[in-house]
Amino acid sequence: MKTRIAEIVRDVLLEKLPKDAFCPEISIEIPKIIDHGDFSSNVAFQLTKSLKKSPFQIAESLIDDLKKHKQSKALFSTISAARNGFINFTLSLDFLQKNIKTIRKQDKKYGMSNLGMGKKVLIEFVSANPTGPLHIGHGRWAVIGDDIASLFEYCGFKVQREFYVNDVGNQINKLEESVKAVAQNKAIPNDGYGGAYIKDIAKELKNKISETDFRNILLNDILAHQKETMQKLGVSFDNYFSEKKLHDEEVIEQVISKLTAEGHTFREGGALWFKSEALGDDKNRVLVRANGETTYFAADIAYHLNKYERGFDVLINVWGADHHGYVPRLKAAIEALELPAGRFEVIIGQLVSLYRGSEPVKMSKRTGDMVTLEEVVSEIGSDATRFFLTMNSANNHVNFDLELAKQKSQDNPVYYVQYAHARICSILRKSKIQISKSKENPKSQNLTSLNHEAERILMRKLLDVEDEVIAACRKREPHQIVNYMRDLAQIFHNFYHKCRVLENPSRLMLVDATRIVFRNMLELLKITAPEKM
RNA sequence: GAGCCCGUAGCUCAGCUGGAUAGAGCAACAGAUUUCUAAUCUGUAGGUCGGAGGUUCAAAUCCUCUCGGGCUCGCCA
Repeated sequence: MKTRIAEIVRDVLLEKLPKDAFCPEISIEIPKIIDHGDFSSNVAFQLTKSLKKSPFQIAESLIDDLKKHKQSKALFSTISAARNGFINFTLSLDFLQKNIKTIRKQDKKYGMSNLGMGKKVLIEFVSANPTGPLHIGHGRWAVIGDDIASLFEYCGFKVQREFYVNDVGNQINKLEESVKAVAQNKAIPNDGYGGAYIKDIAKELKNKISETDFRNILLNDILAHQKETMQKLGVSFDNYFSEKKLHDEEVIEQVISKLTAEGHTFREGGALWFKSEALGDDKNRVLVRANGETTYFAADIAYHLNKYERGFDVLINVWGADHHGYVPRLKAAIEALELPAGRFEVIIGQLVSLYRGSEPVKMSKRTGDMVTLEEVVSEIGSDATRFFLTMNSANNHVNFDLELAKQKSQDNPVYYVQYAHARICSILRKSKIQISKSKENPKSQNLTSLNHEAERILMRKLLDVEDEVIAACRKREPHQIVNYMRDLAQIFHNFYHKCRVLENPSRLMLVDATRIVFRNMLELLKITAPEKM
């Protein structure tokens, strides 16, 4: 909707402005105050300098042409210039009423757009080490990554969800040694893994430790548990990418020789270094250790080269804040390989602290004293976990209160939204009037009676979905969808108290449209939309 | 010491690419149901947007400095 209005404004400006004048980027906003209309534009401010007139004069001079624009009649009841220079647009009731029909006609597709035009997006997230169970932090990356992927899908992109499996390296050696030691009742080696889960695994795989491919059996077992946990959260991946494969296929060596050939490496202390400092990193980084082994970083360069080679238009990584220092070196590598750096971005998610009420829950993998993601999901359920892990900006450190998430009370925001949906379903069940499905001729639906203030506010909010999804996708911020639903729920509940729905066909259709929007957005976030509560 | 993130109501947090009078939930207080789910709604109270400068028509938002908190700084992954 915003882009549609922006286009109208731009059409008028292009016609009206002198040819040599600079046409500013047009932004359409939603005014905070209801008297200022449904949308507003600040173009008049942006033009004061080039036109040498006051914002109000400019705004006024544009009004008539805006009103005359082809599309204006269908959309707006009024367009006016505020005294300070804002141009305010008010949607016509007729347009909002027609949109109810559109919602019901588009049904599951309402809220989707074709912003991406089929461009390919790869989003890599979680990528936990296969050395133990997932924790709540992984849960956050899983949910955020999955939601961002869904946002892209809603906006018309082709999306692949990928999980990178770090199935080689010291940690894996230590893991194997630790499990074997426990299974044979020996002491765990220094720096080994001593968590309670190691015992469980040792018990489970005890009679397989002598097999030659025990390491694979072990890794597959742990990965299977991780997958199972994510499955419970509704998260699944299109692809699990093995680090080991990069080693086996010698792609790492190839990347290293490529970097060396371009003069991006040097030798020192027996190791081969990458000149990342020259490309924005604060240090140079080792690619091949003195003992001849390649580093994790070297493999990661090969992995990202591989991502580019698979032809994606957008490459997104979701990482925990504890890895943020790693970003510059990877960007340096991408630049050194002369890959289009603009396609690559990293979303850093701040960490999660678990609480029970006001008591912090300790999380230490090494001592085994930790609450796993598995435990959290089975304790409070997938819906609450997803909702709580989605509802905050990824930039914010999150305190996750297990007690609150578990409560079936009004303190718990999950129920507020789900309840609105259930309430609508209840009304529709109870209604004796069968409202038509989309098959019926939409012209026969007369919605002109929807003119109550509460009805208008609700219709207006329903119109915003597409803009909200686009904005959330552009900013990679799924929590905006949660905010939208909380607002919508509030608006709906308010409407419900003011307007009786049963026996009123127009309102039944409005409520049905509201149901569709709730369901679509809950579905986007993979939270269930209950019909009864 | 350096880098990244955060600091907004008593608590948890929103605040869109700078925009009009600073927003919600919870907690507190006062109310609402003979009618569609009270897991709901309405109202009241609560703020020097950590602090100080600067940029401009306009700053919670951008820049500099500063204070406080989290994370990171390996030839680990």
